[in-house]
Amino acid sequence: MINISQEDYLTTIYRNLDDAGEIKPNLLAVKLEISNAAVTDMLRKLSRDGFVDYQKYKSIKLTSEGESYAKNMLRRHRIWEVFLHQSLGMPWDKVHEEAEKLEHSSSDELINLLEEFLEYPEVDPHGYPIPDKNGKIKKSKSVVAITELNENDSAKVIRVNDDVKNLLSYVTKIGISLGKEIFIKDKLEYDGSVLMMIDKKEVNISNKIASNIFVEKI
Amino acid sequence: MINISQEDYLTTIYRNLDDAGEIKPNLLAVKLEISNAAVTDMLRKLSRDGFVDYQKYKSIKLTSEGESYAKNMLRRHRIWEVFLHQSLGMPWDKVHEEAEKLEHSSSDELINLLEEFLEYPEVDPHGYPIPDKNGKIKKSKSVVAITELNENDSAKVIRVNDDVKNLLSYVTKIGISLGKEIFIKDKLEYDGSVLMMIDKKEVNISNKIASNIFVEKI
DNA sequence: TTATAAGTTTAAGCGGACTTAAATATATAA
DNA sequence: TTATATATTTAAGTCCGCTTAAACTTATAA
Repeated sequence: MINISQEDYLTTIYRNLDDAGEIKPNLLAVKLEISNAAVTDMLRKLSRDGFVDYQKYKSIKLTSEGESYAKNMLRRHRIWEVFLHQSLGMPWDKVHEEAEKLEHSSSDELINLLEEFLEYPEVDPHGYPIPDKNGKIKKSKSVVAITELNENDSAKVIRVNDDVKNLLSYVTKIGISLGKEIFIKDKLEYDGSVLMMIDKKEVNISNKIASNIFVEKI
Repeated sequence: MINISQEDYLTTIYRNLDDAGEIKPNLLAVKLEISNAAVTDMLRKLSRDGFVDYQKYKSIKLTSEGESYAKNMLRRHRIWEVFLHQSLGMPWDKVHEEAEKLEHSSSDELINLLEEFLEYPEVDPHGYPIPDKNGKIKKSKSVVAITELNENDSAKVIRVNDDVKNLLSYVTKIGISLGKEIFIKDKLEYDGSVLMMIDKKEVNISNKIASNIFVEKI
């Protein structure tokens, strides 16, 4: 039987897979804020139990079982987030933390009832799609990070990464929320930062932040 | 900082205090389904941290800090139960188990929001009162166990112990739910069992079960 | 009152998830 | 290509909540 710690490993792996569907142990250790040695340890167990493909000194992949498990955790997480935000009125920059605890403490039956209660929401409060019971994730509109936009582009905010510490509260401060329209005034070559208009105000955001906000071109 | 295991000790202590407000280590071990040795171990830690009064070979008491903590856990537990039953339609004999996990995974802020969402319920789905933010428990009607009733008494079911394994599903099977009226036909001296009418059907329940169903005389 | 049963504590040990330090492998840059 | 930096693994050890077995204390019943 899998435990909370292992569930955290699986979701963290899934959330941070690269384009090839892999992740290096060191990145995992950084994200989980534990030592590399602890990661090595746990990877052996997760591998033994069939959740990850792991070979010494190689990048890690999830097995299909591992991927299903991770997607189900994501499902739990996002459904809780919708409930906390939509039903209880908890601000969108607080729900992630709370959902991270709840996701480990709820049966699939509970999550299914909750999903029904919420009338089958399609996205969480940060714009991320909610996997269905079978792990299927509805293909969403084609979104790009703000960093991909060009001067004079207009776009609508569709998604903001909720897995980066303090990003949401910062982003809220500068006036960004889901659905908001932005207009790119300038991209600064030397540091990749972006100058844009939000609500008729000029705002400059760093490349790092821009890369975590996803929009749909208008 | 207190952890899940310690929270379980505190709530289990609180739930099983005797009339003198005490509990013996052995009963704790039985309820938690662990060894007496483990209990001794943990009691030293809880005592060191100021949650229980503990002296070797003596019964245990909660300190006021321990009692507050336990009551807050009870509050969390019961509010979750109301949500699960009332909002999600989960049967009353399933909510306890689910709430036992959730109670460890929710901040006070979440619980307060949930309480507001549920419009300040006074009792959980089994009839137990919900402590308020300050740990205050509203004095409820004077209830007695069915074992206290006499022949020819009529009574209304107010509360059923949810902390006894399988009791609720059994009780449901024989037609008992909150608010239901019962009539005592006979009390059998030799085993303390009770013969009563529920919905015009005759039902005999053991003394053990009768002692866990609480009613208000009519 | 004393023998016996029941409850409690102590001691030794285990598995899990972590740590640091050292050894080893891989990646990167001169 | 080789030196060096970085990533990974191994080894040894810690802490926590548990276990069993044995020692000891308290309760109960003859």
